[in-house]
Amino acid sequence: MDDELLAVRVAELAYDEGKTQDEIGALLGISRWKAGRLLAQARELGIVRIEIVHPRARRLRLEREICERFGLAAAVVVPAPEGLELERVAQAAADLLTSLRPVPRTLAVSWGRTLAAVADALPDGWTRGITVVQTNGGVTTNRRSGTAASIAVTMAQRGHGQAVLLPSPAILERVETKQAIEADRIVAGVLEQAARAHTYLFTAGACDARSAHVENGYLTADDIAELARRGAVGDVLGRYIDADGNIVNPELDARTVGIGLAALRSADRAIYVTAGAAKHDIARTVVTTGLCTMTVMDESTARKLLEES
Amino acid sequence: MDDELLAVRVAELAYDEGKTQDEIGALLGISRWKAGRLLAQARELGIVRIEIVHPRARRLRLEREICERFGLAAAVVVPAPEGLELERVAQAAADLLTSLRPVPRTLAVSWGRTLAAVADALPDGWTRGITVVQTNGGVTTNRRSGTAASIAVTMAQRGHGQAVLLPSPAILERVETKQAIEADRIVAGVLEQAARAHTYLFTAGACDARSAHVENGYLTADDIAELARRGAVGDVLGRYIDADGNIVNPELDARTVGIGLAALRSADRAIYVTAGAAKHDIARTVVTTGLCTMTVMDESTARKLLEES
DNA sequence: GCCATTGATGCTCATATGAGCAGAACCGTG
DNA sequence: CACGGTTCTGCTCATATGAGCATCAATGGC
Repeated sequence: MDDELLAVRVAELAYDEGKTQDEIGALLGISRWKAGRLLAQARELGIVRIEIVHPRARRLRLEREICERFGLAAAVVVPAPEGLELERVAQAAADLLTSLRPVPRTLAVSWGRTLAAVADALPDGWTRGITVVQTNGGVTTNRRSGTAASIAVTMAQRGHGQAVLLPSPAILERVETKQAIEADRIVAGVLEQAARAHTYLFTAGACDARSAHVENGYLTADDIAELARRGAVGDVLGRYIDADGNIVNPELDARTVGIGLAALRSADRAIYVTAGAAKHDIARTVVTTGLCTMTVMDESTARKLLEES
Repeated sequence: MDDELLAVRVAELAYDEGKTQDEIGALLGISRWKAGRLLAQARELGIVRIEIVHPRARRLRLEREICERFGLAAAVVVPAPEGLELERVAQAAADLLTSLRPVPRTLAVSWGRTLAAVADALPDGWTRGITVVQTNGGVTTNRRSGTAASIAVTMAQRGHGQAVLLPSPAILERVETKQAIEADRIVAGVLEQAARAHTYLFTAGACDARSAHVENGYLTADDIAELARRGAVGDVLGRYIDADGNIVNPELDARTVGIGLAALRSADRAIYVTAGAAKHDIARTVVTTGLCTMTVMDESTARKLLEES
């Protein structure tokens, strides 16, 4: 009987039958040390496959690699069956938020389907006395997942705290209007509070016509196509950037209400949440250009990011 | 954080990261005993799934259950992906033959696709000085897998021994011819040798028109249908039996050349090999009516046999 | 409010395990 | 056949682990 076959038998007796290496040795007529060595070999050769099967399972190895490669403080990578990426990632993000130490007192959030799911996954009482402040102009009617305001409000309610909303459109038609709005005492106050936040939680949008910007009429499909042509890979806090993290269209950017990307880059804690293959490109930009210090993503995104050297 | 989630984290650290329970305790802020207990819980709850992935893997638990339920000396149950049952079972049977103790000096074999596969899976030098003797009338032209003779010959060659073939058709048209053939000195000698064998290796055929009996013209599809109508579930050594193991058609049986089923029932070692769902019924009969002392089967057959009380 | 019951927790201790090491067996080479 | 190198084997010993037990906290009945 060759060694590999023996290793299979040892693995079966050890894992399926719960025998000790002593017993296995006696049973198979080998020394207990040989049994132990064969078992180690079986594990190395992949004969023994150990899997953690649970909706909240994580991929610690990938997390470590992502952290190292992109110099992040923390990464959460969750395995997800096709189609359930958003749900699993949102759950993981909620878990991460709940376990953040030190506990955030002010949390600045953007909006999007993903964050809506995160808000939904947060349990009541996930923290106490949180202040949730919006980072950028609100989308008032996102049919798919409620308004941007509801994200902040839900997070605040469940965290037994208050929401500070940014009463402004996401993008204005004229620069002057945008400047006027930002000069408004209320708006300026919110923006200042957002800029001072200790913890940011945000997602990014891909540069395609399914974006919430298009859906809400701030941009047209043509605008998006033009942005893409100029090299945009997606938007962060409503600001379209190219693969290197630079603003693609400064004129458009000047009409966009909300804190700038610099606030993210200098933040103590900026948590980037992403799910789904559509966002692989923008995800790469976010992690490589220092926009976040932590990330929560699905396994396929993580693998994609680690793929190239 | 609830206990189940904690158990998932513990399991990940233990199995994916190879941490000790001590380290896990420190990492998660729990005592090392709690970590150990959560790990045990994770295993019980099925959060940790351990699988032996190998073409020669076996199902020891099922083997034990089959042995106990049907009072067998040994059982080998192998997991098999759809369609590969025959291959996996044949390999396992070959492994079993090779490891039999005491080493068989005379091995009596029947024929069939399954046994052809077993012969094929035997490595050269699987034993030394074996005598392989046929138990029942030979099928001379089995298109699918070579002749019955080749099974015995292959086994004998690879076991560095000799084959003793039964030079006779499986079923004769007239009882008188059958009696005459069995009276022949050579044939009688072979049958006597077969009846004295210490170890038997056989398969059973289902009672359907794809049987080798039909393929070789010994029986017609109508004959099979009639046998089925009379309660036959399949054949063992060419003899058709009902669910209780009784000969269905004594007249046909009297025209069938080969040792009787009594030889199997009184054998020291009778190894029954079966693969595939088509043979579930006849398999049940073989194991419940004492025709074998050992068996090699695929997982689905084993589960089927254990299913009903 | 009191006590019994149940379940969780942290401990002791015997046992199982893996790392490291020394000697044996095996290999091809000269 | 002798030799050096390599792999294998069985061992010692430190460490990791699980069973069993005492204690503690929570729960619920009275």
